[in-house]
Amino acid sequence: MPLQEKDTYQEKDDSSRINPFVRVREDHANELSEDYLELIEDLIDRTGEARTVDIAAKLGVRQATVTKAIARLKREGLVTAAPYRSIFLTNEGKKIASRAREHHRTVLEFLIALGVQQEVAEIDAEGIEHHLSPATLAAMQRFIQQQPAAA
Amino acid sequence: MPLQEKDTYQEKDDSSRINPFVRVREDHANELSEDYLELIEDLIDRTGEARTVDIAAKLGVRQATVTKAIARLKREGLVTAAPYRSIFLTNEGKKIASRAREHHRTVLEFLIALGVQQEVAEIDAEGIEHHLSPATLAAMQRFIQQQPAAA
DNA sequence: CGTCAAAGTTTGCCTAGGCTACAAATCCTC
DNA sequence: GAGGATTTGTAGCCTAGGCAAACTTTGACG
Repeated sequence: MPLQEKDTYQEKDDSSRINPFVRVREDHANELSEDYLELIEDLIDRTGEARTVDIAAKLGVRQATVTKAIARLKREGLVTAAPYRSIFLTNEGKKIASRAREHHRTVLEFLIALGVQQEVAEIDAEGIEHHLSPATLAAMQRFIQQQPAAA
Repeated sequence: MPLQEKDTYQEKDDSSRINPFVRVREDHANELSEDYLELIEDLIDRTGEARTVDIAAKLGVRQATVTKAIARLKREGLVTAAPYRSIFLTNEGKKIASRAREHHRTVLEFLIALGVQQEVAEIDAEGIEHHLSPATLAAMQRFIQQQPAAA
């Protein structure tokens, strides 16, 4: 299978569809954005607004880092924010945030159904939620459904 | 202890307990190393040696990128390599590689047992294998065991 | 041997995402 | 409404991990 044909045995063009490592790198590019958007939505829902200071505390980074990230999200059209004011999601941003949140919830419920402790599940869910194909998420949902409400 | 009574650093439960986002960032730092080591071990097992060109093809990056990464792994004491020669794992490197490989196998088997198609499972496994706590891996193994070993 | 393609390395550039230090704006409280 | 604390933003630095281009080494083979 591998390493028989000399040269590149993985084609460059569509390797993004085929090569798992390339896929992981692509996922990483979106991961941070999704985390920010999900968190912003969450803060707005729970406290009425999303502020730099709270985002920084939740993510465990400095405020300067958040400011920079928000600038990028603005550039990408995912949030709006006026200087010294709080942050809002655009429609596009809301779409991504909601999807991310749903994935997060699915993964968390799944891990708990699997028998993982709540605290651990929270942590692991954060790590893996950005790396799951629709097929795997569907399988997780099937599993949750089958489970008889905890035990 | 550079981070202390600085500004609002963390909110509720942690002081030193793990923030999921911080944890994910830490995982990312090791992720690449683990991928390299696992792959190097695999190449040695299957072809007798690990060469830059093959690593690059597998990872979907340029050889220059691999050379740079190998330099880092050398610095960290995880591989040995002489210029223009192939790459070997140190004992420390072997330990990490084997662990990574085992995690990979567990995740892959688990996803397949869950009902995810082989091809998709391969891709997703690569994405999530670096983000799983021992507890979750154990839960996955339990699940695999319980399965009627299909076929 | 000599040559030359393949493999490996070096160099220099780019972007992302951290950080600190400092400056500026906001807002609270009196 | 002024002053000081808090919050936000700016500037500059750092590291990692990509890339392309140019150079060097290796080794296959006529």
